Amino acid sequence: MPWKDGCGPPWLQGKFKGCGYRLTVPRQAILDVLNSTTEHLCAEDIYLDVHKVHPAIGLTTVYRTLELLVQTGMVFKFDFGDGKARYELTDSPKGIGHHHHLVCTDCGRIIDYTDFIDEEVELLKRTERGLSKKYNFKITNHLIQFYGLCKKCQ
Amino acid sequence: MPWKDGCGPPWLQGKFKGCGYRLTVPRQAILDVLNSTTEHLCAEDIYLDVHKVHPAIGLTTVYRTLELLVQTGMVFKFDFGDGKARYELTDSPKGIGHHHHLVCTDCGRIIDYTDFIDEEVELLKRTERGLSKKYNFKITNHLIQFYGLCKKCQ
DNA sequence: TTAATAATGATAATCATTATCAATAAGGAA
DNA sequence: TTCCTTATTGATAATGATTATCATTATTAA
Repeated sequence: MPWKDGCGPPWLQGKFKGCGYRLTVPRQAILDVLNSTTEHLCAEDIYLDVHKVHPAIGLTTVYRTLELLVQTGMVFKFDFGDGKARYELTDSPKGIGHHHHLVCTDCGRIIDYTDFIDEEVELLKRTERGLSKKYNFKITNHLIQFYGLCKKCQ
Repeated sequence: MPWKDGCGPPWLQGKFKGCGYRLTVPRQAILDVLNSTTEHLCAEDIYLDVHKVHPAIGLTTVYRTLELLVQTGMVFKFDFGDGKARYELTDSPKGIGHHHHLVCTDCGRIIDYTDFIDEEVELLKRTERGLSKKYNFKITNHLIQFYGLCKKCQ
């Protein structure tokens, strides 16, 4: 884990404070949950996890915090088509945890993959540069997802 | 438009019938709406459009038909983060209408772009081939989306 | 025509997410 | 510290997109 449980990463204090936000216990707890899993958790999953340690923290706060984390770019919100959003810590495209998803359109299984990241980064660099210029659009993030049938569902 | 209004494309009859489905008036009407716009319509948008010509067609049928079209691969369901799904006719990766989206995380504006499709197709081909083999996953579709700030929101 | 099945539409139900609002906690200034 | 301002929180209710139900209608094949 890149930082100690319950503390958050060193840059976090700064990131929060720099924006006028406070790094509170609920927010730390939620970040800890996100940081200690490789699953694709929805808001309620996170709420339940947090609830084990901090029963006083409510679902509303989880939603609010997740929105904040998404806004500040610390968390990415995914839609896998099952009606509930999933949240994961953001990793920069060359970061160690950067990955994409294979989504089975039959059973909904999600497979993470980290292959082809280099080639992808190449394309993205070129694409982002071009699109930024052409459409005057400042790109901060991207989503790549493949859909199909997993082993079991073929 | 690739086919006459109210008729559907030639392959459609076959596609529907081959699966045991019927190409009914409501389904034709919904396909016509999707085929005659470049906007990113949600279910209710489509319902309202269809309703102008066929007031008897209900919202339920629109949802049901869209789900069917998504299942058969004729339509792609997008999530732009505003809480409602958007639907577009599918185009093959080299098809004339194939495009991706720039999503403004501030105002929600969507910009379609068709640039870099060739390079993208290259990467996708390689990626799909590799992933299919490695994870035994049969890829049928993909999603690429860029997030950032549009001209106005920067 | 008839029997079997697919499709439809009105309605009600579901369920993830948001809005409200009063209560609490945290930070800065004096 | 103590006061003041502002941010944060949690319970509750509200929202709103999507789905389930179910009786009715349309379509197909024999």
